Amino acid sequence: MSPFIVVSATPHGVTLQRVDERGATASNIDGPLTCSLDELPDAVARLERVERPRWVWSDSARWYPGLLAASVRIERCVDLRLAHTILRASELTAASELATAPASEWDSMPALGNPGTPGNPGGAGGPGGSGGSGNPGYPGGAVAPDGILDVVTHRRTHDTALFDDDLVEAAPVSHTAAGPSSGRPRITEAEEFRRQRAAIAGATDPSRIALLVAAESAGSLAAAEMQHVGLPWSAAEHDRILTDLLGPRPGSQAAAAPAASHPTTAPGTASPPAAPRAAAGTPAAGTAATTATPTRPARMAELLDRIRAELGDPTANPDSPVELLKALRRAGIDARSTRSWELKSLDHPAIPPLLEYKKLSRLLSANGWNWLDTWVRDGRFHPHYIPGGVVTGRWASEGGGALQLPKQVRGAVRADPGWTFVVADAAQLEPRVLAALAGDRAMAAAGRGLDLYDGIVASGAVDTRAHAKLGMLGAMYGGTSGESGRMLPRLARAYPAAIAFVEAAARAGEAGNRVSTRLGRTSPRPGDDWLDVQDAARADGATDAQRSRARSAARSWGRFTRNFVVQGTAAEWALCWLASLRTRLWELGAPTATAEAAPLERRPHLAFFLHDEVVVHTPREHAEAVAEALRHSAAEAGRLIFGDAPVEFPITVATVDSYDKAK
DNA sequence: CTGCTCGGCGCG
DNA sequence: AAAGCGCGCCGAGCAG
Repeated sequence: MSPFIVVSATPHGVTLQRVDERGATASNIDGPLTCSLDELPDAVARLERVERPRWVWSDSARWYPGLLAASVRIERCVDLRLAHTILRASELTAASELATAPASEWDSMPALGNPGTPGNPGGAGGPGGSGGSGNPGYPGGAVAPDGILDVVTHRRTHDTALFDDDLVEAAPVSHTAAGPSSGRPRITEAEEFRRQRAAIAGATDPSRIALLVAAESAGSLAAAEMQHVGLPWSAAEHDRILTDLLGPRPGSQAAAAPAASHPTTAPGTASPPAAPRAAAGTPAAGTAATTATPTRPARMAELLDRIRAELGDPTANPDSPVELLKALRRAGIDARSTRSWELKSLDHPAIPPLLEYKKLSRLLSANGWNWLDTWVRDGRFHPHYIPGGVVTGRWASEGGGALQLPKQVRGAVRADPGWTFVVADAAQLEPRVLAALAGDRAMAAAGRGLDLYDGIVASGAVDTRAHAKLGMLGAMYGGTSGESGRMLPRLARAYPAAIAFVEAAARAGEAGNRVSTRLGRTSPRPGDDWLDVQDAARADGATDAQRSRARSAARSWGRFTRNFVVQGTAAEWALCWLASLRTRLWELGAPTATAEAAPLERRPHLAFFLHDEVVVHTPREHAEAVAEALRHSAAEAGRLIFGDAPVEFPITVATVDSYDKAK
């Protein structure tokens, strides 16, 4: 078995210590190696080549980016921070020393803030505040003793920027007086690892939780690699899309003349060709010099004129929901809110241009030229993923809205010349996961084909695909009203096991109990507020209002736990898919006898991940092999999590040159 | 000026 | 064609 090597920072560099699978340094194991931070990439690369160890470290998000920057890729790791969170909360390891010990600094380690906002080498970060501000509670404490500060300042003078200074600040200091500042006990990496292994070994179902921890760790590597490599992004194409929909960029030479005087001025002059991104380096806010009236892109200004004309209100302001609502009311439009889907049902000539305006406004503010300037550099968008960032185990993201890329702009995601994208999507992942979780043979049978919802229709349970989808979503989310609620009884008759499964999860949540995913991620306990509300409703003399509030809160928590088991297990499937794929892609690009080993970005690699969908960027000649790898990985994920359960997890695969062509 | 909530909307 | 889950981000508007 390949060894585990614990990586830990010291005031003077890094210690690498081999340990066995129980986290112990047995007598037949060599003593620790030490090296400086600068030497770390070489040391890791060498050990990776000869031993292929599992690297045990506090946090991939802290250690791995520096290695990747030095072109060092590793195969496996244990992300102690992520594993700690899982093991501490899991019902499967509830009796372990790890879970029963008082909170340590591992419980207050924040997910790392954005390490180096993409496209801003000067530091300072992008919008939304760069995360790095103070990381209290990280092992070692926020306050570093003098010796450490020396190291830090020393490094800053000839900064190679491979590693964040936090690594050094986080060095264990427990043996050098000056204790941590958080007041929580500091547990070394080696000791934490030992406790985690013991927790897993003693778990109710060790193989499940072990798989979860392994998959979570593999995911942390994939996340760092994807951030490092980035998603190929054509600024020119993005600009084309924006100009096409909005008109020329305001403030650019092309748009300056007509837009400057007054926003209501008609665009007049024939629009010149799109302005190149001339001032790409200047901060986006630079255009804000004209603060009096916002300079809207031509197309939006036009729509604004029409909206005001139709409302008979020259001051109507669609940018402010409050003001807009008042303006609509004044014009005799009975709107309850300014939400688009509500406005859609209203019959008034001002509504169509208003809906169009809101659409464009959203595009401009969320993914317009400012976004392009901020997040895209050198033809790549570098999303910062946060593995485990969602309670259910899904990834979150920070900066640039990586997981919300609107379809409108996906055309800007373009493969390099000679390369292509292989985009894959798990088909109806969540209902399939539910079928497997519940062991619902009938639903499994309905999912035998490529489309589960069609299968449900074919079984005669409901009449249309739309109804099947609506009904299943309602069942998994806890919807009760409308079309989806009406479908539920039929689904319950056709698929009693599946529906009973989510109902049981809902009832557990309503009672304040926790639920767990297939691999053992356990939902959080309800908060004190929730418990107080329930207590109040049970007390003597509780009012109807109190009881009603408690019931409502209970149902709400039940919807959460109901969804938790499905969404969380789907996230586990996706994580296993990703992990398996990552390995297969690497092997795919492995050097032949004659070829030199290529770095990550020269091989087929993961470029984007979106809950149940992946984008692989690959040289064209490997596209077919990548598609195969995607399918094999999906099958493997199903086997890993559900064994021989007769549930299939088909994926759709498309080979395309731009992301908008998939699906 | 910063920091916060909220309405609204993008994604799965 | 809108109830029910999970997110992040934007601008407006308010409080400090």
